[in-house]
Amino acid sequence: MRTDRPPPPPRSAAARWCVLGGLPNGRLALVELTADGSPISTTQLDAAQLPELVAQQEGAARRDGASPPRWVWADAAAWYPQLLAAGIRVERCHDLRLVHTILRHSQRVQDHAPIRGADAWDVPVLPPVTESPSAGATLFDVDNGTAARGAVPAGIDEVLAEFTRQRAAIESARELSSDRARLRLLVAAESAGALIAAELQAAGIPWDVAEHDRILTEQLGPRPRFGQVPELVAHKAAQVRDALGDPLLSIESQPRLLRALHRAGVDVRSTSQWELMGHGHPAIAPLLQYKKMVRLLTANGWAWMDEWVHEGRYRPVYVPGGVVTGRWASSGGGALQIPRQLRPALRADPGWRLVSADVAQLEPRVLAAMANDQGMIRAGAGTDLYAGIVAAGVVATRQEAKVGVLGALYGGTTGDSGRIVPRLRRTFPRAMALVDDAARLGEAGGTVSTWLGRSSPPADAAWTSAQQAANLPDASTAEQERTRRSARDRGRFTRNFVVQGTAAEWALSWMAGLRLALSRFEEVPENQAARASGPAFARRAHLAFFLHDEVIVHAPAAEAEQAAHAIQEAADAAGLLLFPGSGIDFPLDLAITERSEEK
DNA sequence: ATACGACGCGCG
DNA sequence: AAAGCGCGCGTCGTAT
Repeated sequence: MRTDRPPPPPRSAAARWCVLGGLPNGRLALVELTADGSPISTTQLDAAQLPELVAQQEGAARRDGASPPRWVWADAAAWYPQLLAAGIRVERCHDLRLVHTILRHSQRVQDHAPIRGADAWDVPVLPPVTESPSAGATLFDVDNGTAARGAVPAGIDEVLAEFTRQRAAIESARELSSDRARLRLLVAAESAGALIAAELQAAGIPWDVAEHDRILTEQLGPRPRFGQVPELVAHKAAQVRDALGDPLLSIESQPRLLRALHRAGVDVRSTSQWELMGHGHPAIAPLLQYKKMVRLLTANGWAWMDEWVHEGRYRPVYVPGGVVTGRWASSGGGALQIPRQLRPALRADPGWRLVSADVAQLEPRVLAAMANDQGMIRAGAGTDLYAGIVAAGVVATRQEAKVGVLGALYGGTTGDSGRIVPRLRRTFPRAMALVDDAARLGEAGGTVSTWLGRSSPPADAAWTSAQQAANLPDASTAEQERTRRSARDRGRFTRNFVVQGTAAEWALSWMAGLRLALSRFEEVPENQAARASGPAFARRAHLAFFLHDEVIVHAPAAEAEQAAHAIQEAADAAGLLLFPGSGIDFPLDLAITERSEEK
């Protein structure tokens, strides 16, 4: 006979890992392990009992002043949303899917064979969560040991086996030069990111549809009936057609627009705005305005609002580890591409505030710390690293400093950037050597790694054989030129990989620390909660938005100052955690507002 | 009908 | 001014 009572509380307080997986009979298994991986106990439970069991484990540890266990599961994106929907948060986890991807390639791992052999865990792209978590839905549809998402194995035996492989792979990293400690940090940070991504989606971004509609109406005209073009857009299109003398022109079609421009005597190679900008023809100004309007309408217009904003929350799907460098991607709704002109639609709930923070020049600061380039670290001592470079006498203006640094990070060789980069190479030799070495390795087909040990994907077989073929005496000049260009492309990728990837690691560490700090904030009474329909954790200050080097915390007004303080403290802590003793600063631009500001 | 690459443009 | 890196998404045009 089945019972809905939860299983008895776990006996041992010594459990460090709580491994979750499915059983062939459709129930769930919880296996507790000690720190060294020895099993303590196995509990069988029904899916419906899981939230309470997790809550018990988290709560018991907290009452004892101990760290809660680390939950080990195949894929946080498959397990965690349902827990959040039931009002349960966990403090820490180990996400086998994300960690597998890291360990599979990491050059810090000495023996890759076991991990690479477990190719059922190779899931290149995360399928988006299709349904928002809702309490009524079936919690876990565990069938044949595979979770509903079906992406990675979720049966308890497979989960335990992969966890064992992963711990062995991490242990195989060299202890010297702190490879192992950094890899552990990366694994923890990546897993924390998986929790944060699920929480961000559950909490949503507080979104003011009235303000959004006001912006759209101001720019495009009032919302038209379905299938109609907004008034100001139609008017602008008419101006363009008029100026080009082509009353039936389909402006959306690039080939036709290009031909119309040529007929009107505008000599452009493409219809992109930077190329149009230089021309004085009377069609150009309205065309550029038209493009802006159509972009706003199609990307973030009323249809977007209807689809993505509900009950005052925009809930995008974040994809942790979605970019090879370790950056997050997003899927659906374009969370990482919200145009700045719509920023005022981000608005705190009544009595709450948005606490926004972005890091000033994150990537160059990360580079300075990685390379231990004292000159560059000194240039970053103030709040503006570019101003510091000007003060060091390298260049005359902030703009030149910025163009030069971006050229160094991206591999710019032409124009202003190509002119300035050599000067940076003289002034900041260690920083430049780090990115130049990464580029040289990549050009030669090699692999590079971030500070914590995420490695770039290896050159594929076709690339390598093309490079080799171009070195043979019978290779044509065209072929040699093509492969040289391809080698330089790869060099620019690996050059940027080490910096972009390490910046992503810093940002994950920042958010992970901030998340823990915020979880200790006071809860407000339910009647002052941000949203009755929101998750329970949204009753206190919580993360609401993340964009590479920027976070927004949604906080009760009385706690906003404290939240701002926590954000800066977490940034300082992340700097010390990744780069102890380097002296690098990570200053933030902080603002407490009711409404996010257009910049 | 559907798939896919190119293009253009939004974000860092 | 863009360039030089990493993305997602809407549209068009062509291939299937």
